[in-house]
Amino acid sequence: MKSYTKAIYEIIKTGHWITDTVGQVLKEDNITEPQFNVLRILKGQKGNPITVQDIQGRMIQRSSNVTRIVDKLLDKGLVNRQECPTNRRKMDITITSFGLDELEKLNKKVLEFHSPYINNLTDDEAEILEKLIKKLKGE
Amino acid sequence: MKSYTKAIYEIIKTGHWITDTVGQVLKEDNITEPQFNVLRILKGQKGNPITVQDIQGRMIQRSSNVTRIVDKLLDKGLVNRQECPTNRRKMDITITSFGLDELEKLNKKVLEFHSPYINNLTDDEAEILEKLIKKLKGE
DNA sequence: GATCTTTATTTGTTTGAACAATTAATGTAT
DNA sequence: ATACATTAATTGTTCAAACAAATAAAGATC
Repeated sequence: MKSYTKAIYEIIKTGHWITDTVGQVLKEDNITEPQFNVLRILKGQKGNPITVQDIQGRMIQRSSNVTRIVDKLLDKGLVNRQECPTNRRKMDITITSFGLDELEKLNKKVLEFHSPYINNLTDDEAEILEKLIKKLKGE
Repeated sequence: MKSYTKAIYEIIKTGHWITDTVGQVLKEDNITEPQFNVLRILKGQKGNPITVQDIQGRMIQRSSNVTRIVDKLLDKGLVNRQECPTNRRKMDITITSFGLDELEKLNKKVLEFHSPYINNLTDDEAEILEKLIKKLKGE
């Protein structure tokens, strides 16, 4: 029970620390963490459009304002938004080539942040870590 | 590298999930997560007053607005705030007995949230988990 | 002891998050 | 086909977070 609490605390604290720090890095380029995540989701689509709803479902943080996040990305020319041809309620979002370039740059910076830590754990240890967290959640 | 990324992702996602869910539970009693954490810090003082600055230092999330959080807790009668006798710049914050009662209730609710998960890991596993995260951070 | 710096907290302001309500298109049932 | 319900996205509003600036006390220096 005590060890459970300590583990939980460590997870929360570390999670916050990573997102906060990465957030700082991204802010230098005037990008928020949610915006960054949307860009990554869009890149993962490999050109296929994705709706606002589906973006929502894939976000780590269940931030409800995907529309406004996309608004911001549109302002910066990082994404396109157009009506879905088969269902006029939906919006098809895609990343622009400029968006891909920017994401590339951002990814490099984020990777730089991670680089001092990447080898702190062996692959085996990292896998055990992942599995233990999943087990904790009952997955 | 791939396993590192997966581990990191799991940490972030799980951390968010816990704080979000606990946040929901607390909201039923009109308490935010930062307010709850301040209450816990105050309880941990066992009656000794603590300054705004020291509260700040012990918070998981480095929310800068401790003053305003304490304002809210004051409104609810959960804490006291008075000038530090030895240094008039500082403010001594203490938890009221009503605050302790409320915290007790909240802790029970939070514990209820955790109870399904507490035994998913053995003590040994939880300790390994904690150690691996610390090792990941280079601690 | 007057001035300058540092420390501790508070306050102002801007931005994002949360939640509810709205709009508009689609699906369904009679 | 019309009426009603559901789905998808947007918009409005409120509240908290972030950051900077301000206030005010204490400490340091000369």
